This record gives sequence, structure tokens and C-alpha cells, in this order.
Amino acid sequence: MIVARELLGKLLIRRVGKSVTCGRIVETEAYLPTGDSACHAAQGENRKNQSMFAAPATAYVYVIHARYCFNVVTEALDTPAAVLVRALEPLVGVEVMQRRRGKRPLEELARGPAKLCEALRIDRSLDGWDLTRGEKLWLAEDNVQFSAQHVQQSPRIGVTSAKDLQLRFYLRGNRFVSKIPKREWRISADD
DNA sequence: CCCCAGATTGTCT
DNA sequence: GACAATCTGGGGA
Repeated sequence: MIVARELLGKLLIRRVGKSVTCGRIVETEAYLPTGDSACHAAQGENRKNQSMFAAPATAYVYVIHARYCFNVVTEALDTPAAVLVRALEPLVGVEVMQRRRGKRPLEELARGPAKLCEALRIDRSLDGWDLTRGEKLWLAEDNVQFSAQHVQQSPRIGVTSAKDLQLRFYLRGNRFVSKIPKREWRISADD
């Protein structure tokens, strides 16, 4: 949950051969190891979710509705928690993303968890990938400040259980965020 | 095997 | 905002 906030503003970088694509994280959701029925590991470990039980900074990539979604594992070994990255602001390799996603406006390239996976070509082969290796797929700091924007909190999108938990975080006013609630009811303190 | 959930998306009204 | 298309893997028979 803390990591979900910390990941906002960070860069997600992907290299496939010579082509590099990179985006700034503007929207995340936390999935907790306990008391969260929406967490994929709530029913214990299986082949599909086993990378959630891996070390922190492991990638957890799963398939849903015939699409991929990308998570960062956040807790210690055998404690299944992860942060879903829901939206990116495309920064590097826009043409490559457009080739992968079809020629769409900039806002449509990575606004949504499965859209960003298509734009960065993230698939199940990256499930369990160590994000600290600094190759293929990794995270980095952004030089650009976003202190002018505040972190907004809301319930998670699309979940059918634990709807009440406010575990989604996004940059208020950012045009690359996938969905804005009718009412923005709670603002978490900005660092 | 069969059934079906599911952290989605695109299209249509 | 409603809804159908899409498909993998878990769980039951």
C-alpha cells in the first residue's frame, strides 16, 4: 500500500532488442496479503499466482479476459502482496507503442493495465522477472517533479470483492489516468 | 473433460 | 453506462 504510492511518478522501462519504451507511472492499485479478498493469493498459492510469493521487486504478470496485467511484488518472500500498475504516461518510444497498439492518440496508448502491457510488450514470459536486474523490464526514478500534483485515493477499479477498500492511487488531474471517479472523496497527504 | 470466473477493453446507445 | 468478446487455468465430475 505504501509502495503503491511510492511507485507513482516512477519510470517503467522496457527493452525488446534495440527498441526501448518507457512511461511514467500515474496510477496504481495495492493488493494486500491479508484481509483482502480481491487479492489473487487470498486462496493460497497455485501455479498462476506463485510469483506473488517471490521476493520484492519481482514482476507478477497474469492474464485476465484474454489480456495481460503487470504487478510489482512488494512484500517479503512468502508474503503475497503486489501493486498493479494501471496507467502510464508514454515518454520514450511512442512510435513503437503505436505500432504495437495501433495508431491511437497518445492518451490511449497506456491508459489501462492491459493497454500498457500491450504498449510495452509485457507478457507472461516476464512473470517472475527480477525488476532489479536493469534489463528487459525495470523501474527507475524520474527527474521530473510532480509536487504540483497531489496523490488521489479511491476504491479499486473492476474488482468484484473488497470494493470498499481505498487502495487505488493516482495523480489528480493527470490526463493519462484510466478512470476518474464521479466524486473524488479522499485526498491522501502529499509528501 | 466441462464449466466458468475474472484486477479488461472497445463499441454502441 | 451497458454489454459482448475474449481465453487461461483452477476446480469439480
